[in-house]
Amino acid sequence: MQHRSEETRHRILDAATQLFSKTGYDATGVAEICQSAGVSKGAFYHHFSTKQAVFVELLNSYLTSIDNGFTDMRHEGKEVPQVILQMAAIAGSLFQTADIHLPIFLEFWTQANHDPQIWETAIAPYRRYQYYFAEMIQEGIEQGSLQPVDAQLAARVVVSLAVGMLMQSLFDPSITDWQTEAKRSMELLLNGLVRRKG
Amino acid sequence: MQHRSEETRHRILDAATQLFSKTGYDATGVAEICQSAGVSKGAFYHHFSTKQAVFVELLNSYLTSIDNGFTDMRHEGKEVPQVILQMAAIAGSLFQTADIHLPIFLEFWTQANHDPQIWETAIAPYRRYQYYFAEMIQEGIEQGSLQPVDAQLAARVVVSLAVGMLMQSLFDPSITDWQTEAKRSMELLLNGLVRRKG
DNA sequence: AAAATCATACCGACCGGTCGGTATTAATGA
DNA sequence: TCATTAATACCGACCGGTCGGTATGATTTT
Repeated sequence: MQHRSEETRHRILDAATQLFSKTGYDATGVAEICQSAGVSKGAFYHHFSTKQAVFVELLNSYLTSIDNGFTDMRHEGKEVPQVILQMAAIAGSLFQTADIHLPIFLEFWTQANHDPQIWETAIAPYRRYQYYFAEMIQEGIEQGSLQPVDAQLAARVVVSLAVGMLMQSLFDPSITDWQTEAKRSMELLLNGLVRRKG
Repeated sequence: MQHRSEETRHRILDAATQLFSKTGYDATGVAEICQSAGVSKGAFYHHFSTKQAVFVELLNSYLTSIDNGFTDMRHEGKEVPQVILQMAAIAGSLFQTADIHLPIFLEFWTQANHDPQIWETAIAPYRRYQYYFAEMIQEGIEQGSLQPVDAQLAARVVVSLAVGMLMQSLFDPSITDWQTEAKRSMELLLNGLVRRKG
């Protein structure tokens, strides 16, 4: 039956997520994954050709879930700063979505730095977002809602802030409401720190 | 002779830096390090008790080199925004310092997520910097050079931006002048993106 | 010579992946 | 409807090879 097969797949994927996040990709053995999933090694290699295949599948599923979060957003007729704020809130809410475990992103990036195939997969969406933000910021500049800054630079700053906050969420678990945190942080970036005269 | 011994140590440390950065900590074998360093395994284990000991020593040396970069800075009598800008420039210049290879920071953080001992070592300075920035920002607020924002939040944003830029330097090797990039990015954060009325 | 430094051979544990075989489910046909 | 066949899903012992670390002896320095 298909159901048993699919459940086995899920069990493997779930167990791999947990273990990769906690122990790391390299340090996690296939046998470990199988034991944690309550599945035999044969079943594992029936569903996945290699350990890396599991990793790549996890990576892709996370990336599409992020993409879905953004594409669901409606931003027609809004001012650019509002859109950016809303995107920050969405990104923040993605952080705390239960089925997303942040540490695994660290694994993704680390592995991307070692394996060219994973690099392409992991870095492509990052470029997309940066390009997307640059266009949006340029639009905001032309519409007069943003200062006439270097749009590329500003886009890099926005993405850097997002990535940095993701890392922060690993280092500092005390913050739990990431939706608010992301929004407030982005407000800070939009409004600036320096006090204006007058 | 001391000289031979010290040089062996250095060779091991250097080789380990290269390999950890390129191949990753787990994937790099001790034999590989020895071969790359032109040193035998016996020499390796004469100088270091374990592979992790090499890693920890590298981590500490990088952390102290960063600390030295900041403590060399003079900031008496300067306005807070200027100090922050200068610190950004210093951090940026650290990025491009030849003997610092960024990918190894990814290894540091990844390993920190797996090993409690490394976690303490790697995360402690991060807390220090955040605390330091919060104090500085609070001072700027009281002096009137900064807006009356949440100092803790602003400190997290500053650190997030720094960490995010470090990640960025891995993803996007096209930017080479990180000193300028860091300074311009921080200026953006200080001045804000939104256009002021009037 | 004594001590520090380095080289080589080696060990046991472990790991990713394979393989022959078994159980379970789906398809077929009368 | 129900046996029979085919296909899929699964099991777990096993293998070649690698890895971190050790034991022991040689060489160099003081």
